[in-house]
Amino acid sequence: MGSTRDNIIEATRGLLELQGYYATGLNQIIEQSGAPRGSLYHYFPEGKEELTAEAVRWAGLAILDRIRQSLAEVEDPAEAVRAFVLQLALHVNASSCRGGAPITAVALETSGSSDRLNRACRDAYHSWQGAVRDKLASGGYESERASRLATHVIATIEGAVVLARTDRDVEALERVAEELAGYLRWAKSDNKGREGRDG
Amino acid sequence: MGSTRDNIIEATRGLLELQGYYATGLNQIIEQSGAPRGSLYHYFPEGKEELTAEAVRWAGLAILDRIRQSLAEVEDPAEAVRAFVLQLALHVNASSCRGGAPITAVALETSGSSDRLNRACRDAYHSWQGAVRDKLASGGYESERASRLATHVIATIEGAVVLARTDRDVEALERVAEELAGYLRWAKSDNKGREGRDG
DNA sequence: GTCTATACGGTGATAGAC
DNA sequence: GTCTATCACCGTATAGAC
Repeated sequence: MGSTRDNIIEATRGLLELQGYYATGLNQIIEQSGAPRGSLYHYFPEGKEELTAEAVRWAGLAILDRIRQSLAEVEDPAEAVRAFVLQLALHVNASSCRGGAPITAVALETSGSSDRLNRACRDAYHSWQGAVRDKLASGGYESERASRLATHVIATIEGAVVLARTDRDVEALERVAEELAGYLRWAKSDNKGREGRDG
Repeated sequence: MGSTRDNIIEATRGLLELQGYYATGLNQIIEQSGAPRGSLYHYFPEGKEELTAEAVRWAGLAILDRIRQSLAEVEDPAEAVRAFVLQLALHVNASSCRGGAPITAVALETSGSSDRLNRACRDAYHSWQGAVRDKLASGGYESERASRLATHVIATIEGAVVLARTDRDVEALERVAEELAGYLRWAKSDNKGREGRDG
Protein backbone atom coordinates (compact mmCIF):
# COMPACT_ATOMS: atom_id res chain seq x y z
CA MET A 1 0.00 0.00 0.00
CA GLY A 2 1.11 3.55 -0.67
CA SER A 3 1.89 6.56 1.40
CA THR A 4 -0.75 8.80 2.93
CA ARG A 5 -0.25 11.21 0.09
CA ASP A 6 -0.83 8.50 -2.47
CA ASN A 7 -3.94 7.33 -0.66
CA ILE A 8 -5.39 10.82 -0.84
CA ILE A 9 -4.65 11.12 -4.54
CA GLU A 10 -6.08 7.70 -5.29
CA ALA A 11 -9.28 8.39 -3.36
CA THR A 12 -9.63 11.71 -5.17
CA ARG A 13 -9.08 10.06 -8.52
CA GLY A 14 -11.84 7.55 -7.81
CA LEU A 15 -14.34 10.15 -6.67
CA LEU A 16 -13.63 12.44 -9.62
CA GLU A 17 -14.36 9.54 -11.93
CA LEU A 18 -17.71 8.86 -10.33
CA GLN A 19 -18.91 12.37 -9.55
CA GLY A 20 -16.75 15.02 -11.10
CA TYR A 21 -15.07 17.99 -9.48
CA TYR A 22 -17.69 20.07 -7.75
CA ALA A 23 -19.64 17.15 -6.35
CA THR A 24 -16.53 15.77 -4.71
CA GLY A 25 -15.93 17.30 -1.29
CA LEU A 26 -12.78 17.30 0.75
CA ASN A 27 -14.64 15.62 3.59
CA GLN A 28 -15.53 12.78 1.28
CA ILE A 29 -11.93 12.48 0.18
CA ILE A 30 -10.74 12.32 3.77
CA GLU A 31 -13.31 9.72 4.64
CA GLN A 32 -12.67 7.53 1.61
CA SER A 33 -8.90 7.68 1.79
CA GLY A 34 -8.76 7.04 5.50
CA ALA A 35 -6.11 9.72 5.60
CA PRO A 36 -5.71 12.01 8.57
CA ARG A 37 -7.63 15.19 8.07
CA GLY A 38 -4.68 17.40 8.85
CA SER A 39 -2.59 15.76 6.15
CA LEU A 40 -4.55 17.13 3.25
CA TYR A 41 -3.32 20.69 3.43
CA HIS A 42 0.07 19.45 4.51
CA TYR A 43 0.57 17.61 1.23
CA PHE A 44 -1.46 19.97 -0.92
CA PRO A 45 -0.98 23.49 0.46
CA GLU A 46 -2.91 25.05 -2.42
CA GLY A 47 -5.96 23.01 -1.56
CA LYS A 48 -8.53 21.28 -3.66
CA GLU A 49 -7.39 22.54 -7.03
CA GLU A 50 -3.82 21.36 -6.54
CA LEU A 51 -4.99 18.00 -5.26
CA THR A 52 -7.35 17.58 -8.18
CA ALA A 53 -4.67 18.49 -10.70
CA GLU A 54 -2.45 15.83 -9.20
CA ALA A 55 -5.27 13.28 -9.30
CA VAL A 56 -5.98 14.08 -12.93
CA ARG A 57 -2.32 13.68 -13.80
CA TRP A 58 -2.30 10.39 -11.91
CA ALA A 59 -5.41 9.16 -13.70
CA GLY A 60 -4.00 10.22 -17.05
CA LEU A 61 -0.81 8.25 -16.53
CA ALA A 62 -2.68 5.18 -15.31
CA ILE A 63 -4.90 5.17 -18.39
CA LEU A 64 -1.92 5.80 -20.61
CA ASP A 65 -0.32 2.67 -19.21
CA ARG A 66 -3.49 0.68 -19.78
CA ILE A 67 -3.71 1.89 -23.36
CA ARG A 68 -0.09 1.11 -24.14
CA GLN A 69 -0.18 -2.27 -22.50
CA SER A 70 -3.43 -3.27 -24.12
CA LEU A 71 -2.38 -2.11 -27.58
CA ALA A 72 0.96 -3.87 -27.26
CA GLU A 73 -0.71 -7.21 -26.69
CA VAL A 74 -2.17 -7.40 -30.19
CA GLU A 75 -0.08 -6.72 -33.24
CA ASP A 76 -2.71 -5.52 -35.68
CA PRO A 77 -3.72 -1.96 -34.72
CA ALA A 78 -7.38 -2.38 -35.61
CA GLU A 79 -7.72 -5.53 -33.54
CA ALA A 80 -5.70 -3.98 -30.75
CA VAL A 81 -8.05 -1.00 -30.53
CA ARG A 82 -11.03 -3.33 -30.53
CA ALA A 83 -9.51 -5.35 -27.71
CA PHE A 84 -8.80 -2.21 -25.68
CA VAL A 85 -12.32 -0.89 -26.03
CA LEU A 86 -13.80 -4.24 -25.04
CA GLN A 87 -11.50 -4.34 -22.03
CA LEU A 88 -12.70 -0.85 -21.15
CA ALA A 89 -16.28 -2.05 -21.48
CA LEU A 90 -15.53 -4.69 -18.87
CA HIS A 91 -14.12 -2.03 -16.58
CA VAL A 92 -17.17 0.17 -17.03
CA ASN A 93 -19.45 -2.78 -16.42
CA ALA A 94 -17.54 -3.70 -13.28
CA SER A 95 -18.30 -0.24 -11.91
CA SER A 96 -22.02 -0.76 -12.60
CA CYS A 97 -21.64 1.73 -15.44
CA ARG A 98 -20.78 4.53 -13.05
CA GLY A 99 -17.15 4.98 -13.98
CA GLY A 100 -14.83 4.75 -16.91
CA ALA A 101 -14.15 8.31 -17.93
CA PRO A 102 -11.96 9.48 -15.07
CA ILE A 103 -11.38 13.03 -16.20
CA THR A 104 -14.15 13.86 -18.65
CA ALA A 105 -16.41 15.42 -16.05
CA VAL A 106 -13.54 17.47 -14.65
CA ALA A 107 -12.55 18.56 -18.13
CA LEU A 108 -16.03 19.87 -18.90
CA GLU A 109 -16.67 21.39 -15.49
CA THR A 110 -13.43 23.32 -15.34
CA SER A 111 -12.48 24.01 -18.96
CA GLY A 112 -13.71 27.55 -18.57
CA SER A 113 -12.73 28.25 -14.98
CA SER A 114 -9.35 26.75 -14.13
CA ASP A 115 -6.32 26.91 -16.38
CA ARG A 116 -4.48 24.54 -14.13
CA LEU A 117 -7.06 21.77 -14.33
CA ASN A 118 -7.63 22.45 -18.00
CA ARG A 119 -3.96 21.89 -18.67
CA ALA A 120 -3.92 18.68 -16.66
CA CYS A 121 -6.84 17.26 -18.62
CA ARG A 122 -5.38 18.36 -21.92
CA ASP A 123 -2.06 16.70 -21.18
CA ALA A 124 -3.84 13.45 -20.40
CA TYR A 125 -5.89 13.46 -23.58
CA HIS A 126 -2.85 14.29 -25.69
CA SER A 127 -0.85 11.47 -24.16
CA TRP A 128 -3.62 9.01 -24.93
CA GLN A 129 -3.90 10.20 -28.51
CA GLY A 130 -0.13 9.92 -28.78
CA ALA A 131 -0.18 6.30 -27.67
CA VAL A 132 -2.80 5.40 -30.24
CA ARG A 133 -1.01 7.37 -32.92
CA ASP A 134 2.24 5.54 -32.23
CA LYS A 135 0.51 2.19 -32.41
CA LEU A 136 -1.08 3.08 -35.73
CA ALA A 137 2.15 4.52 -37.12
CA SER A 138 4.15 1.48 -36.15
CA GLY A 139 1.43 -0.65 -37.70
CA GLY A 140 1.93 0.86 -41.10
CA TYR A 141 -0.38 3.88 -41.17
CA GLU A 142 1.04 7.01 -42.64
CA SER A 143 2.13 9.42 -39.93
CA GLU A 144 -0.27 12.28 -40.50
CA ARG A 145 -3.15 9.88 -41.04
CA ALA A 146 -2.29 8.02 -37.84
CA SER A 147 -2.52 11.25 -35.90
CA ARG A 148 -5.96 12.12 -37.27
CA LEU A 149 -7.23 8.61 -36.68
CA ALA A 150 -5.94 8.66 -33.13
CA THR A 151 -8.00 11.75 -32.39
CA HIS A 152 -11.00 10.02 -33.87
CA VAL A 153 -10.43 6.89 -31.79
CA ILE A 154 -10.02 8.71 -28.49
CA ALA A 155 -13.02 10.94 -29.18
CA THR A 156 -15.20 7.97 -30.01
CA ILE A 157 -14.17 6.07 -26.91
CA GLU A 158 -14.76 9.09 -24.68
CA GLY A 159 -18.19 9.61 -26.14
CA ALA A 160 -19.09 5.95 -25.93
CA VAL A 161 -18.29 5.90 -22.22
CA VAL A 162 -20.58 8.87 -21.74
CA LEU A 163 -23.37 7.04 -23.54
CA ALA A 164 -22.70 3.81 -21.65
CA ARG A 165 -22.84 5.51 -18.28
CA THR A 166 -25.98 7.38 -19.23
CA ASP A 167 -27.63 4.21 -20.50
CA ARG A 168 -26.22 2.18 -17.61
CA ASP A 169 -25.35 -0.32 -20.31
CA VAL A 170 -22.10 -0.96 -22.14
CA GLU A 171 -23.70 -1.64 -25.48
CA ALA A 172 -22.50 1.66 -26.89
CA LEU A 173 -18.94 0.66 -26.07
CA GLU A 174 -19.37 -2.74 -27.64
CA ARG A 175 -20.76 -1.13 -30.76
CA VAL A 176 -17.95 1.35 -31.20
CA ALA A 177 -15.39 -1.40 -30.55
CA GLU A 178 -16.62 -3.14 -33.68
CA GLU A 179 -17.08 0.03 -35.69
CA LEU A 180 -13.63 1.37 -34.85
CA ALA A 181 -12.03 -1.94 -35.71
CA GLY A 182 -13.82 -2.05 -39.04
CA TYR A 183 -12.97 1.54 -39.75
CA LEU A 184 -9.29 1.20 -38.95
CA ARG A 185 -9.03 -1.90 -41.07
CA TRP A 186 -10.50 0.00 -43.98
CA ALA A 187 -8.44 3.10 -43.35
CA LYS A 188 -5.27 1.08 -43.58
CA SER A 189 -5.99 -0.17 -47.06
CA ASP A 190 -7.29 3.20 -48.21
CA ASN A 191 -5.01 5.59 -46.39
CA LYS A 192 -5.88 8.74 -48.26
CA GLY A 193 -8.56 9.77 -45.83
CA ARG A 194 -10.32 11.91 -48.38
CA GLU A 195 -12.12 10.57 -51.39
CA GLY A 196 -11.76 11.55 -54.98
CA ARG A 197 -15.13 12.71 -56.23
CA ASP A 198 -14.70 10.46 -59.24
CA GLY A 199 -14.32 7.45 -56.89
CA MET B 1 -39.24 36.72 -25.90
CA GLY B 2 -40.63 34.00 -23.69
CA SER B 3 -42.31 33.81 -20.37
CA THR B 4 -40.51 34.06 -17.05
CA ARG B 5 -40.55 30.30 -16.81
CA ASP B 6 -38.94 29.97 -20.21
CA ASN B 7 -36.30 32.53 -19.32
CA ILE B 8 -35.34 30.52 -16.25
CA ILE B 9 -35.10 27.32 -18.24
CA GLU B 10 -33.07 28.95 -20.98
CA ALA B 11 -30.63 30.51 -18.52
CA THR B 12 -30.26 27.17 -16.77
CA ARG B 13 -29.65 25.42 -20.06
CA GLY B 14 -26.88 27.82 -20.93
CA LEU B 15 -25.17 27.55 -17.57
CA LEU B 16 -25.35 23.76 -17.54
CA GLU B 17 -23.65 23.74 -20.91
CA LEU B 18 -20.78 25.88 -19.68
CA GLN B 19 -20.33 24.60 -16.14
CA GLY B 20 -22.34 21.49 -15.45
CA TYR B 21 -24.78 20.79 -12.67
CA TYR B 22 -23.03 21.30 -9.36
CA ALA B 23 -21.16 24.42 -10.40
CA THR B 24 -24.38 26.10 -11.44
CA GLY B 25 -26.08 27.80 -8.51
CA LEU B 26 -29.64 28.97 -8.27
CA ASN B 27 -28.39 32.47 -7.53
CA GLN B 28 -26.53 32.46 -10.81
CA ILE B 29 -29.63 31.26 -12.63
CA ILE B 30 -31.70 34.05 -11.10
CA GLU B 31 -29.12 36.63 -11.98
CA GLN B 32 -28.61 35.44 -15.56
CA SER B 33 -32.29 34.98 -16.35
CA GLY B 34 -33.33 38.28 -14.87
CA ALA B 35 -36.26 36.41 -13.41
CA PRO B 36 -37.75 37.35 -10.06
CA ARG B 37 -36.21 35.32 -7.29
CA GLY B 38 -39.54 34.20 -5.93
CA SER B 39 -40.56 32.75 -9.26
CA LEU B 40 -38.11 29.92 -9.24
CA TYR B 41 -39.82 27.79 -6.65
CA HIS B 42 -43.15 28.90 -7.95
CA TYR B 43 -42.51 27.31 -11.34
CA PHE B 44 -40.31 24.49 -10.09
CA PRO B 45 -41.62 23.45 -6.68
CA GLU B 46 -39.23 20.52 -6.48
CA GLY B 47 -36.28 22.81 -6.80
CA LYS B 48 -33.03 22.55 -8.65
CA GLU B 49 -33.38 18.96 -9.79
CA GLU B 50 -36.75 19.55 -11.42
CA LEU B 51 -35.52 22.72 -13.07
CA THR B 52 -32.42 20.96 -14.36
CA ALA B 53 -34.44 18.06 -15.72
CA GLU B 54 -36.58 20.52 -17.62
CA ALA B 55 -33.52 22.36 -18.94
CA VAL B 56 -31.97 19.08 -20.09
CA ARG B 57 -35.17 18.12 -21.86
CA TRP B 58 -35.25 21.56 -23.45
CA ALA B 59 -31.64 21.29 -24.58
CA GLY B 60 -32.23 17.81 -25.92
CA LEU B 61 -35.11 18.94 -28.06
CA ALA B 62 -33.24 21.98 -29.35
CA ILE B 63 -30.29 19.84 -30.43
CA LEU B 64 -32.63 17.28 -31.93
CA ASP B 65 -34.09 20.01 -34.10
CA ARG B 66 -30.64 21.17 -35.13
CA ILE B 67 -29.64 17.63 -36.05
CA ARG B 68 -32.77 16.96 -38.07
CA GLN B 69 -32.65 20.27 -39.85
CA SER B 70 -28.98 20.02 -40.64
CA LEU B 71 -29.22 16.44 -41.88
CA ALA B 72 -32.23 17.25 -44.01
CA GLU B 73 -30.31 19.90 -45.92
CA VAL B 74 -27.96 17.41 -47.57
CA GLU B 75 -29.24 14.29 -49.23
CA ASP B 76 -26.22 12.02 -48.87
CA PRO B 77 -26.02 10.84 -45.24
CA ALA B 78 -22.23 10.88 -45.06
CA GLU B 79 -22.03 14.42 -46.37
CA ALA B 80 -24.93 15.47 -44.18
CA VAL B 81 -23.16 14.23 -41.06
CA ARG B 82 -20.01 16.01 -42.10
CA ALA B 83 -21.92 19.23 -42.59
CA PHE B 84 -23.59 18.90 -39.20
CA VAL B 85 -20.32 18.35 -37.38
CA LEU B 86 -18.72 21.31 -39.10
CA GLN B 87 -21.70 23.44 -38.19
CA LEU B 88 -21.29 22.25 -34.61
CA ALA B 89 -17.63 23.21 -34.77
CA LEU B 90 -18.66 26.73 -35.67
CA HIS B 91 -21.00 26.80 -32.70
CA VAL B 92 -18.27 25.59 -30.35
CA ASN B 93 -15.87 28.12 -31.77
CA ALA B 94 -18.40 30.89 -31.33
CA SER B 95 -18.52 30.06 -27.62
CA SER B 96 -14.73 30.32 -27.40
CA CYS B 97 -14.68 26.54 -27.05
CA ARG B 98 -16.52 26.69 -23.76
CA GLY B 99 -19.79 25.17 -24.89
CA GLY B 100 -21.20 22.66 -27.29
CA ALA B 101 -22.04 19.65 -25.18
CA PRO B 102 -25.06 20.93 -23.30
CA ILE B 103 -25.82 17.86 -21.24
CA THR B 104 -22.63 15.81 -21.15
CA ALA B 105 -21.39 17.25 -17.89
CA VAL B 106 -24.78 16.78 -16.29
CA ALA B 107 -24.94 13.21 -17.57
CA LEU B 108 -21.60 12.31 -16.01
CA GLU B 109 -22.12 14.24 -12.77
CA THR B 110 -25.51 12.76 -12.03
CA SER B 111 -25.54 9.34 -13.69
CA GLY B 112 -24.96 7.74 -10.32
CA SER B 113 -26.95 10.05 -8.09
CA SER B 114 -30.20 11.14 -9.75
CA ASP B 115 -32.50 8.82 -11.64
CA ARG B 116 -34.52 11.75 -12.81
CA LEU B 117 -31.62 13.58 -14.43
CA ASN B 118 -30.21 10.35 -15.72
CA ARG B 119 -33.44 9.64 -17.52
CA ALA B 120 -33.58 13.11 -18.99
CA CYS B 121 -30.07 12.79 -20.40
CA ARG B 122 -30.71 9.32 -21.70
CA ASP B 123 -33.85 10.44 -23.50
CA ALA B 124 -31.92 13.21 -25.20
CA TYR B 125 -29.11 10.95 -26.37
CA HIS B 126 -31.56 8.37 -27.65
CA SER B 127 -33.48 10.96 -29.60
CA TRP B 128 -30.29 12.19 -31.24
CA GLN B 129 -29.24 8.68 -32.16
CA GLY B 130 -32.71 8.10 -33.53
CA ALA B 131 -32.46 11.12 -35.80
CA VAL B 132 -29.13 9.97 -37.20
CA ARG B 133 -30.39 6.42 -37.56
CA ASP B 134 -33.42 7.59 -39.52
CA LYS B 135 -31.26 9.65 -41.83
CA LEU B 136 -28.98 6.69 -42.50
CA ALA B 137 -31.86 4.29 -42.96
CA SER B 138 -33.62 6.57 -45.40
CA GLY B 139 -30.31 6.96 -47.20
CA GLY B 140 -30.09 3.28 -47.96
CA TYR B 141 -28.30 1.81 -44.97
CA GLU B 142 -29.70 -1.43 -43.62
CA SER B 143 -31.81 -0.81 -40.55
CA GLU B 144 -29.75 -2.62 -37.92
CA ARG B 145 -26.53 -1.23 -39.35
CA ALA B 146 -27.95 2.29 -39.36
CA SER B 147 -28.70 1.97 -35.67
CA ARG B 148 -25.20 0.87 -34.78
CA LEU B 149 -23.65 3.56 -36.93
CA ALA B 150 -25.84 6.19 -35.32
CA THR B 151 -24.50 5.25 -31.90
CA HIS B 152 -21.00 5.50 -33.27
CA VAL B 153 -21.66 8.92 -34.81
CA ILE B 154 -23.19 10.42 -31.68
CA ALA B 155 -20.46 8.97 -29.46
CA THR B 156 -17.75 10.36 -31.69
CA ILE B 157 -19.31 13.81 -31.81
CA GLU B 158 -19.76 13.90 -28.04
CA GLY B 159 -16.17 12.90 -27.48
CA ALA B 160 -14.86 15.34 -30.04
CA VAL B 161 -16.60 18.22 -28.31
CA VAL B 162 -14.97 17.18 -25.04
CA LEU B 163 -11.57 17.21 -26.73
CA ALA B 164 -12.27 20.51 -28.46
CA ARG B 165 -13.28 22.22 -25.24
CA THR B 166 -10.29 20.81 -23.40
CA ASP B 167 -7.94 21.90 -26.19
CA ARG B 168 -9.78 25.20 -26.62
CA ASP B 169 -9.53 24.39 -30.31
CA VAL B 170 -12.05 22.85 -32.67
CA GLU B 171 -9.51 20.82 -34.60
CA ALA B 172 -10.74 17.57 -33.06
CA LEU B 173 -14.22 18.32 -34.37
CA GLU B 174 -12.91 19.13 -37.81
CA ARG B 175 -10.96 15.89 -37.84
CA VAL B 176 -13.87 13.70 -36.87
CA ALA B 177 -16.09 15.47 -39.39
CA GLU B 178 -13.84 14.15 -42.14
CA GLU B 179 -13.30 10.75 -40.57
CA LEU B 180 -17.00 10.17 -39.97
CA ALA B 181 -17.83 11.18 -43.53
CA GLY B 182 -15.21 8.83 -44.92
CA TYR B 183 -16.33 6.05 -42.67
CA LEU B 184 -20.01 6.39 -43.48
CA ARG B 185 -19.30 6.46 -47.17
CA TRP B 186 -17.36 3.23 -46.87
CA ALA B 187 -19.90 1.64 -44.55
CA LYS B 188 -22.59 2.17 -47.13
CA SER B 189 -20.84 0.15 -49.77
CA ASP B 190 -19.76 -2.50 -47.31
CA ASN B 191 -22.78 -2.75 -45.11
CA LYS B 192 -21.92 -5.94 -43.29
CA GLY B 193 -20.22 -4.17 -40.44
CA ARG B 194 -18.33 -7.25 -39.40
CA GLU B 195 -15.74 -8.91 -41.53
CA GLY B 196 -15.69 -12.53 -42.59
CA ARG B 197 -12.45 -14.10 -41.46
CA ASP B 198 -12.12 -15.53 -44.94
CA GLY B 199 -11.84 -11.95 -46.29
C1' DG C 1 -46.88 35.85 -8.98
C1' DT C 2 -43.48 38.25 -6.93
C1' DC C 3 -40.45 39.73 -3.25
C1' DT C 4 -37.59 39.75 1.12
C1' DA C 5 -35.61 37.64 4.85
C1' DT C 6 -33.89 33.77 6.75
C1' DA C 7 -33.02 28.92 8.19
C1' DC C 8 -29.79 25.30 7.97
C1' DG C 9 -26.37 22.35 6.24
C1' DG C 10 -22.14 21.72 3.99
C1' DT C 11 -18.16 23.80 1.71
C1' DG C 12 -13.07 24.94 1.44
C1' DA C 13 -9.85 26.70 4.33
C1' DT C 14 -7.16 28.02 8.67
C1' DA C 15 -5.08 28.23 13.49
C1' DG C 16 -2.81 26.24 16.99
C1' DA C 17 -2.07 22.20 20.16
C1' DC C 18 0.43 17.92 20.23
C1' DG D 1 3.00 15.00 10.47
C1' DT D 2 -1.12 14.68 12.58
C1' DC D 3 -5.29 16.23 14.83
C1' DT D 4 -9.16 19.09 16.58
C1' DA D 5 -11.80 23.02 16.62
C1' DT D 6 -13.47 26.53 14.17
C1' DC D 7 -13.79 30.03 10.67
C1' DA D 8 -16.39 32.63 7.02
C1' DC D 9 -18.94 31.68 3.19
C1' DC D 10 -22.29 29.93 -0.10
C1' DG D 11 -25.44 26.39 -1.28
C1' DT D 12 -30.52 25.04 -1.49
C1' DA D 13 -34.70 25.56 0.38
C1' DT D 14 -38.52 27.78 3.02
C1' DA D 15 -41.80 31.13 5.30
C1' DG D 16 -44.65 34.77 5.06
C1' DA D 17 -45.68 39.60 3.48
C1' DC D 18 -47.53 42.00 -0.47
